[in-house]
Amino acid sequence: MGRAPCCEKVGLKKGRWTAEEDEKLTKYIQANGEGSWRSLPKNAGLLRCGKSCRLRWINYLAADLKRGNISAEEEEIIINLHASLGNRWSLIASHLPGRTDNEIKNYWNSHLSRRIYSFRRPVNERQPLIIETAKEGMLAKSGAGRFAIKKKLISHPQKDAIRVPTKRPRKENNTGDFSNSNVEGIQLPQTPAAEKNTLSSTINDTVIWDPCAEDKDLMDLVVTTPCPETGGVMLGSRGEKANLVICPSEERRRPNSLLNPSGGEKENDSFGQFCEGIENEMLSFNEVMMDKELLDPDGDSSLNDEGQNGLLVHSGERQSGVSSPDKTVNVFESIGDLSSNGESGDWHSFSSISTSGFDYGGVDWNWDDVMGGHLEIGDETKEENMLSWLWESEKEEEETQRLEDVANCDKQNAMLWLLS
DNA sequence: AATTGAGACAACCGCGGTCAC
DNA sequence: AGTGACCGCGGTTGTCTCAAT
Repeated sequence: MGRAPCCEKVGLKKGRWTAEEDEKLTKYIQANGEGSWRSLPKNAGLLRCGKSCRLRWINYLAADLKRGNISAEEEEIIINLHASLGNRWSLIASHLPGRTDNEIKNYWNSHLSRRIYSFRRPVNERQPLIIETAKEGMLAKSGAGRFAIKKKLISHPQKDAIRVPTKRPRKENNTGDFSNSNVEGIQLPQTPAAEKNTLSSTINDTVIWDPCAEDKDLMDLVVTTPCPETGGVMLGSRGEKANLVICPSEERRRPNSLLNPSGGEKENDSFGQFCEGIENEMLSFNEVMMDKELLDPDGDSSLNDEGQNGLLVHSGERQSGVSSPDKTVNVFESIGDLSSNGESGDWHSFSSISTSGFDYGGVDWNWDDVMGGHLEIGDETKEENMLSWLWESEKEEEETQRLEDVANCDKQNAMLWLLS
């Protein structure tokens, strides 16, 4: 014979607690102390489950809870502890007096995870770059993410139901000042309209737009101009700057291709190929644009799709890389996070790829996302299969080894950055 | 003025270990 | 010793809010 159940579970109220319920619970606990959660609701005159009462008390009504926003110091503690402890919220909370595990968990999920997500997501969780890119673009596109002035309602009597503004910088003057941003080489659209256009093209161009298509109207979207500040690329006739990725024409024709994300077999993993290509075929934008093989003789921005092996990633500083004479210059935009606060990661932006040929610049990116999810480093058979369409030269093996070394190095860098 | 959609967070759900009966 | 509720925890969901459209 065990204990009696904590409550009857029928006819009990669920959902948000009212001020009256809070008062009843508080008064009861002040008079009788904590514990006896099973009998508490009945004795306190509450139509709540004992478990619910306990949660409400622990998380919101207990007297020793700290109020207000998480401070920078607390945030740093959370980040550091999470790096070593993982999602053990109660353990993390024990290092932050007055903070509850639930509060820290919520804060992590809503504030910190996105910022650090790019460094931490396990390899086997990644989605194709193309999908993630689209998602990131959508995130930046609308809703409160649009530089909203967030007002947090703290629904708690002891918090006096204060509204704490967590104001985000409004994008009034997007002149490319990234002094407080860890996103390098990405500039914000000048106007909301430009932003809309930029972000629309992020989705449309990245996911759907086939740069190899015959539709020359679409090509107009990729009027490129060097960015005076960074040497990067201004994308679009609207002057939006973004990162630019130029892919092999072969890529789009492949099932499950980067430019054809909906089809194909998983084994035919274009992302790994794509990443390999990045590593091996980096070009500066200028290199591409100045390459007459890549451009129409009249200087039109329309791009030649006749080549075979070209693959380019560019933004920000001029990248060192190997220039191949027979580059295909298919383009899709990988526009990064366009929010102005610099909080959100921009891992999919290759402006930040830290390889031997890239300037790291402290930008938020994820090597696992770039390399791990689809290119399982160390899986030589898979790598060979993936690389076969790109290169069948003897360079392949040593390049793979170099990639592996770089990946390991950058993972360490990422962890050091997190812990710093 | 109405709608949309995302951030923020309160609250619920379910699991596993512990402990009262 | 067995049973089953209690407790604590982490994951998930639902609701609210508000800027942008």
